Amino acid sequence: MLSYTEENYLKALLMLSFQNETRPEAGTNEMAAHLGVKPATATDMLKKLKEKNLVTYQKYGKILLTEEGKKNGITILRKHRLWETFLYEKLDFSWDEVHEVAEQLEHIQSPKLVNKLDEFLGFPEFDPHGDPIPKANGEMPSFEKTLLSELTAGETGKVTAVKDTSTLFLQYLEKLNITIGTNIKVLELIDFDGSLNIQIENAPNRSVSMKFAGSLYVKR
Amino acid sequence: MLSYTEENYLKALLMLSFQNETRPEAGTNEMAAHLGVKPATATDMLKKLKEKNLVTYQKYGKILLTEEGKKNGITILRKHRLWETFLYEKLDFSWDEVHEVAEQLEHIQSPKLVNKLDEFLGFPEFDPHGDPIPKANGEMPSFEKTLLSELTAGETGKVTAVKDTSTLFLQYLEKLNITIGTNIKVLELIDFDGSLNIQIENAPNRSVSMKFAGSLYVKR
DNA sequence: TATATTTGTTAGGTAAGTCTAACTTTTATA
DNA sequence: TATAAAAGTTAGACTTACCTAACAAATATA
Repeated sequence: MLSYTEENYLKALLMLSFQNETRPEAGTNEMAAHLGVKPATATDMLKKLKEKNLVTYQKYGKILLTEEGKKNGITILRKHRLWETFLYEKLDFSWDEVHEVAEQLEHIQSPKLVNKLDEFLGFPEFDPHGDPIPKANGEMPSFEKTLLSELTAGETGKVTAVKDTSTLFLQYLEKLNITIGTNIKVLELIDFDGSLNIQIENAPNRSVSMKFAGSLYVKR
Repeated sequence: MLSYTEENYLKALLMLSFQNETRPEAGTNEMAAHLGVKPATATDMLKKLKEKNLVTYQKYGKILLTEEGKKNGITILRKHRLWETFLYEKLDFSWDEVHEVAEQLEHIQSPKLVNKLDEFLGFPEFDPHGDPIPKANGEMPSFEKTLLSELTAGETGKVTAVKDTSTLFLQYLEKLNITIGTNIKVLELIDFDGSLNIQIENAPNRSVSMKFAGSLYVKR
């Protein structure tokens, strides 16, 4: 049985491994920052997780989840994303409100609850941010990871997910009426600053920054 | 902000105050037993709760919730019973499975969640065991507290709630096809051992014990 | 490559919530 | 009412998860 805190460390490690596509290892400081604790605290926990065979690492080395650790991390991520979907779809929470509450709900222990919730929601494949929800067997639905910024002038993309899930970005998206499924046409690329002129569905044209375009995933 | 543990103590005290209708005070041992901790632990926590003005008590004296403590306890009870209702009604949990999971869910911090959940469930007044769900303002829906054992021969009662929520009893009720709303007619009272012959809806007559009849609330 | 910077570890400490064992107060009963 | 039993408290210890400060190793850079 894992403690609340241990679960959080495993999830953090899993998330970091997704972020660094090529090298799935994480560092102590990186991990501590992600969890909002001091590096010394992370070192302590790492020893504990190693003891329990959930991570492999040695002093001053990189941290890697074991199969067991990864399995546990995925279970927590599954719960997190299912709860986010529940809050968004059934209880009318907004895009930027779901995360905080799901952070708590993901720790509820009841395999039956998770699977019943999954069923109740109709076995969704993606959460409200477009992130894939791990299935009961641990598989992750895959999706095209094209960024809006990778499109060329004239191309149209349908929003599939957000890369940045910060409140500021999510609220900005809501203001622009962009949600999962929205079609965006790239009209012009501005070489000077990397910004681009786009058309969101049938709304008037507007310009968005390079940072913005690098935070949205689309499907061509 | 209350800790997970503090919340549990407040809820326990509230429950004990309901049990002892006439004298709402509780004792240290009683409270410890209810929470599954040793009396020494309860004493420690009591000091802390007193410090926070959530209970009034003095050494070797009886424990009483303050208004503030009661308010907090009711909030937790409200969450507990709403979640039980959710699990039972929406996720097909059985009568005896809801409690354990609701014990965890009741600690999720999000006023918005509670109220949205309440709305989603259609503002239910009673939980799956027939216990009243405190409203957002703290009010408790009231109901007739007649026990099946108080009926006389010939009278019929409609089940409104269970007094005993043990797994054994709940599973027995399920076996007998008794649920909230079921009509039970008392056919005969056996003075010898307090047992009674009853008819459950249209099922064949059967005999139940005094203990059984003292664990079911009905409405005449 | 020597040194400065970054990254990670160790040692020692704190707070919450739990325990056991010994003690004190209150209550029940002979 | 004296005493035995029950109820409640205190002291000291443990575990988990966190911290700060000092130190050690690894990496980057002059």
